[in-house]
Amino acid sequence: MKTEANSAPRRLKDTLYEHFARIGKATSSPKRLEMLDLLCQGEKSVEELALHAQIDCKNASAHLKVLSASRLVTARREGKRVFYSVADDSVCDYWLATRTMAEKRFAEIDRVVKCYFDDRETMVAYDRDVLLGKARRKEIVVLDVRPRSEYDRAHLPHARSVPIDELERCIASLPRNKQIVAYCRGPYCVLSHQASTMLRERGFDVLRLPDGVLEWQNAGLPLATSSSSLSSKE
Amino acid sequence: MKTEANSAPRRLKDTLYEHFARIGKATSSPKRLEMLDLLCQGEKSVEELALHAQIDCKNASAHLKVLSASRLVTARREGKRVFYSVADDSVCDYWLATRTMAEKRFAEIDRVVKCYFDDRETMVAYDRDVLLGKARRKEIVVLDVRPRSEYDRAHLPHARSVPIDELERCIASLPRNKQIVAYCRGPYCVLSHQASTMLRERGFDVLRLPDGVLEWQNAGLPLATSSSSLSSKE
DNA sequence: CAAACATTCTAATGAACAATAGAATGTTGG
DNA sequence: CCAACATTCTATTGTTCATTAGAATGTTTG
Repeated sequence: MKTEANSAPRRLKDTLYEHFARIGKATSSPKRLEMLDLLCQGEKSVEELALHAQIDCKNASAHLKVLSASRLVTARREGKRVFYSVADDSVCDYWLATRTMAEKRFAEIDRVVKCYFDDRETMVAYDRDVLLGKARRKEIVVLDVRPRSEYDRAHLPHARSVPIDELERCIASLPRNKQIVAYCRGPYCVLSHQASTMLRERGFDVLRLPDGVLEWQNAGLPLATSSSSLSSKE
Repeated sequence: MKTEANSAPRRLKDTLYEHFARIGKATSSPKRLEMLDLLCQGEKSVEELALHAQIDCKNASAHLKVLSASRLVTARREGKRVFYSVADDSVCDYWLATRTMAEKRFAEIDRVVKCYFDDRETMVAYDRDVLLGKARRKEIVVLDVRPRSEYDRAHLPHARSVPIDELERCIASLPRNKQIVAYCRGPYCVLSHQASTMLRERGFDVLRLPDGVLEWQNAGLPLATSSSSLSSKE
């Protein structure tokens, strides 16, 4: 049933590829990937993850156990809840690499995304460093519409945190004489799209940035955290 | 049975993560990874792949069909045989990224490899660019002990092709007054280790380089192909 | 066109896995 | 210590997947 030719190099290879395959097994379920993607934005409880992925807690817990067994995530208990987070930055790099390759290899991903969002004309058209300059000179307002905890962990330089469900309330405080650029978790996240649509209806000059912090960082640009509003790098 | 909350964003996410999970599914089998790894060195027939992975052709063919359905590899027919190759360089990048993360996250990979090879004192200790300099000035002889076809596709600059099964025959042509550096497919390939052991027994001054062409290229260093013995870059 | 060969397709079996529900664990607050 | 809660563990069921063997396809050679 197993390999009969049990030479030493064969045993070595079998062991090694068995280990590598664990990564594949862990990332072979859509729901697990959805949770991993979310975890790349920051620590989350089982409950939050289950809610986002639209599965029940039991099921989410089981999936998280698989991710955890593959060393992709780690758990930390805080009172009643357990918080999961990515085991290390190399996991985010890996996830981004996977996504990038998948986008390149599967034309249908691009197609389905383009078809869903369909807002090429209201997307940021200039380069990331141009955007960074505009933001630094306060010519535009960069809006992070993710939950505050994700903003706190890492956000684009000079970005202001306005979680999507506070947007309605904060709308009066947004400038009407400046361009607004909204971003969220990345090219597949719907939050910035929702924000952009809503603000446009109210007459704001608003563009959507398809980047998230992962994409931004991957482009070699600096991030900021809540403690220091601007990263020391760059 | 499927997701009841069939909102549009949910459908989008389901579609996207379903696609990403295809990559995971394809890379969840050790044998498939072994073949993919080999394909990163160059085009191979089903037969060759089956031989290397020590499975029968039927099984190999089935696995290759899975890799092919996930767009990781492509097939080309030439006469009786079908040759598979990686679909594009991003697949090699992806594979290297996966391997790198797995090495970082699984201490046991390192352990099992160290235990198997156990030749730290006879491994190249200087940097890659130092090696490149020594090779260029002909102070050392760099030996590519992989099959000739893999050498032809890409090899380290100034490397000489001496496939492992021709080594015995070529041994007289190797210099005894220079250091020899042998490399093969990468840190887990046994070929360079075999070559190094064999040459040391014959009294040669030989070191093993754990790099393969993937690792070398990933370090930002140039490669050569058979047509031009030295890459145009750098 | 027939024989030889490499590969793929089809079907069947057994193992691994996702989803689900119920029981158990561990933590907080009274 | 008990009640409420989040999470995990256990057991069950249906599905998917790897492997195997036999039939079929496609290609070359005589």
